[in-house]
Amino acid sequence: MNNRASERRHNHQHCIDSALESARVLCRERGARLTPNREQVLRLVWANHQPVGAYSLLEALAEQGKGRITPPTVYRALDFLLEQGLIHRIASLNAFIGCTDPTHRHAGHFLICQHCNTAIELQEPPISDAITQSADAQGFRIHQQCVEIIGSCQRCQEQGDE
Amino acid sequence: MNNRASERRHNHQHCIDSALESARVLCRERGARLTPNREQVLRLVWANHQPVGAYSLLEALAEQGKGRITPPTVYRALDFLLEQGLIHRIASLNAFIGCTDPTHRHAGHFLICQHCNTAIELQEPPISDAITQSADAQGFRIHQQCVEIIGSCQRCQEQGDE
DNA sequence: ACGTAATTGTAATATTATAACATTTAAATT
DNA sequence: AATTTAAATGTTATAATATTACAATTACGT
Repeated sequence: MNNRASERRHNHQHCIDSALESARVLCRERGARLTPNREQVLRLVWANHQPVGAYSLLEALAEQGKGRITPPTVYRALDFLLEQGLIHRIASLNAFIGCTDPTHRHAGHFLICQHCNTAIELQEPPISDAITQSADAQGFRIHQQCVEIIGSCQRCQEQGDE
Repeated sequence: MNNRASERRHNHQHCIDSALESARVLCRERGARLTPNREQVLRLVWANHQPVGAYSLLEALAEQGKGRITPPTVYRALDFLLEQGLIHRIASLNAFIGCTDPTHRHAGHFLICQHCNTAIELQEPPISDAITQSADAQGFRIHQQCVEIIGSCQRCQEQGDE
């Protein structure tokens, strides 16, 4: 799936605008500084619904005439955004994606299509509950969760891309 | 938790022996070649119940007088073991761990203690079911799962290491 | 024994991420 | 407004993880 196909199904500019507005409000409330760099990285992460790697972001920043960008610039912005819960890290892809609901901290659970790379964030109580119960049974205290389900999304299956 | 502590709670040599025996049987049945290199890497992965990185394995191999080992040697063995379902990859740690039940293919679900690094493989139908249902609801076909729950194991909590 | 495919060796390099220290900018205080 | 302080950014180098490409060797089926 390319970006245009994605555009046909939803107004993605709305996703971007609303994510940025949310971020501004949350950071203001928290006294966290959403600097231009950080906001720009967040905007780029939200450029589509596919996880994006740090070095892709670096290239994108460089193309936008930000001069000579180096890895720490990107990683620091990503670290901030992760801390604020504005993005999630997809460990299995070494990539990052915007969080669809940053107002409350939560585990990131994702369905990731291996064909179009689209990642859908799940907010499914049954999954969380099953994990919590299983951890509780072992006396295990959860600090963080990484749930990444890789496969074929419906659209790619229908298109025979799977 | 160090290895000796681990030893006090179970006979780990048994874990190793039984994992290797399983692997030999499975590979024989499948016509897959568990070569000395591959078997040695599997043995090293099973050295303890903590995920181990490729470069740690590389060092361990080198120490065992295997001469000059290079990354592809290790990664190829790991690829083979992954393909055969004899190990799992822990994406969030860039590390690998022995599979406790390689006889049938299954998703690797783990509780990983961030203090002692011990990873416990879960085989919990409720987790799998919740994920499957959630994926089904979206028409998503699952090919692979990465479920890594990071936190504090009971033992580390009791010891105040948490 | 021969031909083929699988495995391993070898060198180089790609990709992802962090460390360490200098400089600049913004915020808080006076 | 000037001063102090903390936060953020710039800069250089390097660490850690993983792959590519091609050559040599080994094992397998005929």
